Amino acid sequence: MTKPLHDQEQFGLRLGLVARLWRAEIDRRLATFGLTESRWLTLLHLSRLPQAATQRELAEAVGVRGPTLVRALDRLEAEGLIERRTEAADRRTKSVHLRAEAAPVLERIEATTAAVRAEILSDLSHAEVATCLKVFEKIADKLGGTPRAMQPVDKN
Amino acid sequence: MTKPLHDQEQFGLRLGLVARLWRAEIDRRLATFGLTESRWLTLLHLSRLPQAATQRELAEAVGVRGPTLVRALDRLEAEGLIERRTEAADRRTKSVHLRAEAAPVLERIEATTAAVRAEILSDLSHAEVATCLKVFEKIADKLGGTPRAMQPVDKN
DNA sequence: CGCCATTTGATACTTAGCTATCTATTGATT
DNA sequence: AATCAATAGATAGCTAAGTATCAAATGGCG
Repeated sequence: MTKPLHDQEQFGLRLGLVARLWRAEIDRRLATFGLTESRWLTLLHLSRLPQAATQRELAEAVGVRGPTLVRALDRLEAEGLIERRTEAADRRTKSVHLRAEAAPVLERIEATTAAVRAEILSDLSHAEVATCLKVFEKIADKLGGTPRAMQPVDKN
Repeated sequence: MTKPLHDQEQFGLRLGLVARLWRAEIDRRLATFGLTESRWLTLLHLSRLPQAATQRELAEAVGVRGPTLVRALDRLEAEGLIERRTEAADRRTKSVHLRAEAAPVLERIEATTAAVRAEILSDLSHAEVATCLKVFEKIADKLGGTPRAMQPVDKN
């Protein structure tokens, strides 16, 4: 063996590696704020969603499955940053709300993610960024992972 | 709030999502072969490296830290697909070797990763793929994740 | 009305990544 | 030669993803 990987062959590998590096960089910077790990992602998406979003909607926006979100919310609720409310209309659902305490944390998250983005993307042309985003979109479509705009996905 | 995410803002989020989808797709297809989770990545890299690669070299190639590789190798060794040998030259190092049993497994891994790649990249132009790869490279450089060429990292 | 499929969120368990730390070995410096 | 810093791999403990499963609530249909 030992044949060198040709370009396309590296695509998946590189994609995974770069994604891990990116996330690790943000985590590293936010870790100094007590804001450990990826709860920042949940908060960020929550702040973008219309108020009274349900857990289901939030999970879909973040791009994770139910149980993953449940645990993130457990932590955020314990830290007093969010609260879950049972709505009278449908007692199965719980709407998730940012508490006032989350505001400064969110500011910090926005500043940090923006800073990382600015630093990393500064080397790239607008065209390069646009191409990558288009490619991400196409791949996500193909793999059934389009987070917004629920098309009826026929799985099988 | 509720302002829509503008393009660049989505970059990091999309990157993470697409990477997870890609990996999940391969995992899903390989899971039916008893070959669970990401041990396939380790095997694949091992097959590309010169014989008698050490764990350190393998970890670097795969893009993970030592402990992560240790566990993957533990599983692969228990399954009889690889073996670790202590070399006489330096008794700290262990060279990792593919066993004969790994050959059909590797074939399956190569076929599956190639199939996923072909399906997903079929929609993309050669130029798009090339641009993405170039971007991945630049980002990895910036984040210090260049797999080879260990720079001294000053942590603090 | 009463039963059953669907939906929502929660729980248990598994895998995989990380950092921090440990042990054994090596090799340089005194 | 003895000591001490550096290196290779292993271990422990954390966080976060996933699937499978459960319980409660809802809503349609006989």
